[in-house]
Amino acid sequence: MTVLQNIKLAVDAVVFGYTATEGLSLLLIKRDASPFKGTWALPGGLVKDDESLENAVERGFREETGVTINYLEQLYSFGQPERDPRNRVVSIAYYGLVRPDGFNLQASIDAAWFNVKALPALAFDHKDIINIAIGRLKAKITYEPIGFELLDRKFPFSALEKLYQTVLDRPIDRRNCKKKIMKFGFLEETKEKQQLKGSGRPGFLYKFDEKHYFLSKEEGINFEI
Amino acid sequence: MTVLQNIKLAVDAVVFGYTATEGLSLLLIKRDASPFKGTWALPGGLVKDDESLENAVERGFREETGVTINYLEQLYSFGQPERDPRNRVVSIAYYGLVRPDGFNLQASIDAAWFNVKALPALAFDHKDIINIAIGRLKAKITYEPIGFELLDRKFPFSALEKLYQTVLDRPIDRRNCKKKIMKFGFLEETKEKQQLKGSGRPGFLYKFDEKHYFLSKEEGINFEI
DNA sequence: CCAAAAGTGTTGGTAGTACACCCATGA
DNA sequence: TCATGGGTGTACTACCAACACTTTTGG
Repeated sequence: MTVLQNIKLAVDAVVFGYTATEGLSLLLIKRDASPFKGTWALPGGLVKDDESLENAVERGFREETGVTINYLEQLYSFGQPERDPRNRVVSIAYYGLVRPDGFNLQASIDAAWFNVKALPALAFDHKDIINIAIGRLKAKITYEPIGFELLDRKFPFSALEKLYQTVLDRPIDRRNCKKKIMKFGFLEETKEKQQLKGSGRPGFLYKFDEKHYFLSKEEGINFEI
Repeated sequence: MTVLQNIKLAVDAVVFGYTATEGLSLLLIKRDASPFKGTWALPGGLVKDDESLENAVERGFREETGVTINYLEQLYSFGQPERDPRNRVVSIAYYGLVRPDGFNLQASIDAAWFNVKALPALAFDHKDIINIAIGRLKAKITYEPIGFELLDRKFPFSALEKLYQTVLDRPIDRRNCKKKIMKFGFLEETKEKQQLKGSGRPGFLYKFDEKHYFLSKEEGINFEI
């Protein structure tokens, strides 16, 4: 029962970054080949015969952008027959998070960060993929502490608040937010204070205590904001 | 930039059924070819060049089991290079639900329903796929009313209670459950009464009002039990 | 001393949970 | 009349949402 099959398998990476000044952003590349030559697109590429899907995503992303992904998770697979105008290409999309230091791009690479509210025209069905990724990020950040993967290892509490407000796109009460998050116990206050940039009282820096988190995770936490 | 790629693309279907007597069950087929000849496995098959992924699942499932799927949703994609001992096969897994009438199988087909708590040995990584599917079903049934897709179109309320208890694997308070579900308003009480099978007071039959549901869905419902 | 951001507690409302008795039917 | 399953209301609790003033720093 040999079946002839002529389908190519690709991966795409929807990678989010966040800084207080830039907001929630996506890293895109400019296509240098047709179709959609010159159009912005998600980084990715074909899967090699002997590499895992995760490896394919990480490799493709690194090759095309020079940036290393910090958190990676499978998003969804896209397989409509017409999604690539030339061949049948099924793409397994992943979404990833990088810390703010990933925002510095090598000048030689044709990649750029775009705020999620100001995305350019996109190749293929990449706009759909991105919309699904944004929805997933919004949903996931409310029940698992993945937000920390978008911040520096140490951060003032206000950065976390702003991140949540940006991702969820609504205001959040500062006091309730802190109460709720501190109750889980996996956020540790360091003795260091924030470096001032402008006026205002400097806050303490916090860090995410991964070990503590994995312990409390077993019992199933409710992280809703 | 022609890249030689030798990866086959398959789909697998984790299809759940439920009856009060059989409990939550999965439809499996017995493999008639090597590898794993004679072992139970998930229905599925290779994707054809010009069909969508969903079509491939539905077609493969129908061919192998004779049963029509009632609700279908993509689950996850499995791509470890060693998951098939012969070739590289990436499989996009779906999970589906069928109503109780799907439990009647044609005698000529080598398929059978197995209670999820008493599964046989399985081919490939299908056990992993099933575990993920069960987790997804448990999670999803608490925030979207997919449970109705596992029951007859009209059912006594107790059937819904029992379904939730079976899927979630814990006892549920009858009164609170009814209060909560009725509050959403998309469950309609018919004037008919349950046909008795044994003693006890017969209950009214209910049906799921899809239109009403899609209206209330917009505002985002919380369906937690 | 003024502007900017950080830190912190209390109260009221609501939604969820726990809980037990009566009713309709078949045998 | 007994056994089986169906139907229903109340009271308590715990969590969430709303809300404002004081403190620290830089200019």
